[in-house]
Amino acid sequence: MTTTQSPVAAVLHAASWVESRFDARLATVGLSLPKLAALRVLVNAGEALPLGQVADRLACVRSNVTQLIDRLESDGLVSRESDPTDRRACLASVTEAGRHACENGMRIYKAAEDEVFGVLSPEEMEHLSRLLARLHPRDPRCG
Amino acid sequence: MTTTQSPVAAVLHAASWVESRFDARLATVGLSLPKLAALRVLVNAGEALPLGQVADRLACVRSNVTQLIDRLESDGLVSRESDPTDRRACLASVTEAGRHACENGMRIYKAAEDEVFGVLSPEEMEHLSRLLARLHPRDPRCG
DNA sequence: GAAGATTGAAAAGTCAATCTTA
DNA sequence: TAAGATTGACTTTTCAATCTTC
Repeated sequence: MTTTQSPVAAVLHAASWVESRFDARLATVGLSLPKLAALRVLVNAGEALPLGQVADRLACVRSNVTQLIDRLESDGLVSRESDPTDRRACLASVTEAGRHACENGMRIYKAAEDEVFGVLSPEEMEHLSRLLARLHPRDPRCG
Repeated sequence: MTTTQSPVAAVLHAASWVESRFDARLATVGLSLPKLAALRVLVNAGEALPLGQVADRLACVRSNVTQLIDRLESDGLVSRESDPTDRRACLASVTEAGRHACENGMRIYKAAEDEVFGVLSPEEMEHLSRLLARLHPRDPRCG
């Protein structure tokens, strides 16, 4: 007995399922995976970052970050500050509400991880991650 | 030695890589994965289909198909016909250009599959598909 | 009323062009 | 001229509301 679906469909369907489960849970506190990822970058940095830095760490394009930070700013989770050392740049800074949202978000994230990946043993999860990692070139940000 | 990335990131990054590779190749003939998927549905059906049918077979929402067919129609690959049996409905019909685009697209698709999944043996690919399938409920369309 | 399709608004991403500053 | 950020246009997706027809 073999798998009917193509490996492409397997990867794409799994990802869209994972994304939808995480986003559905995060939506209950007004977050999404991209918003949480951006908040994590800023909280982990421990200081306000220029948007270009955020784009690099999220591995996405600058214009995307501009709009993501726009949305986080209207949510009151991030604020833009002017960079005293470079008048072209602006710094994204997490607000107190943003820090709380990030903590809540991470709790929900871990619960979702248990829900979605709980069906696999740690060994299977490890194996899965290794197989997936071989599909694409190594991300220079992680190692 | 263990994997540094979370399984969530592993799945999401792999999918976004796969998607970008396929889309980059398909873009050379003016296609994308969603466009090719819609063309395949219509070609495989062997007849014009109401948009709701297309939405069901693509496992997406109706409004999405409306716009996807809009884009395919401006590309000249699909045309809307009126349904003689139901004046609410409209039928999506592949044009001759659409049929050719679908053939070209499928050749490119298979080449991309070789490129992206060629790094895995058939057994590894099978194993990967099985692990991924266990993450989400079985799709009723496929079985 | 329920079913087909569409429309409008939104999130998320890309690219190309622009504007300001370095 | 380069670099930082933004803007505008586009694709893909969703949801809620609407309109026509069954």
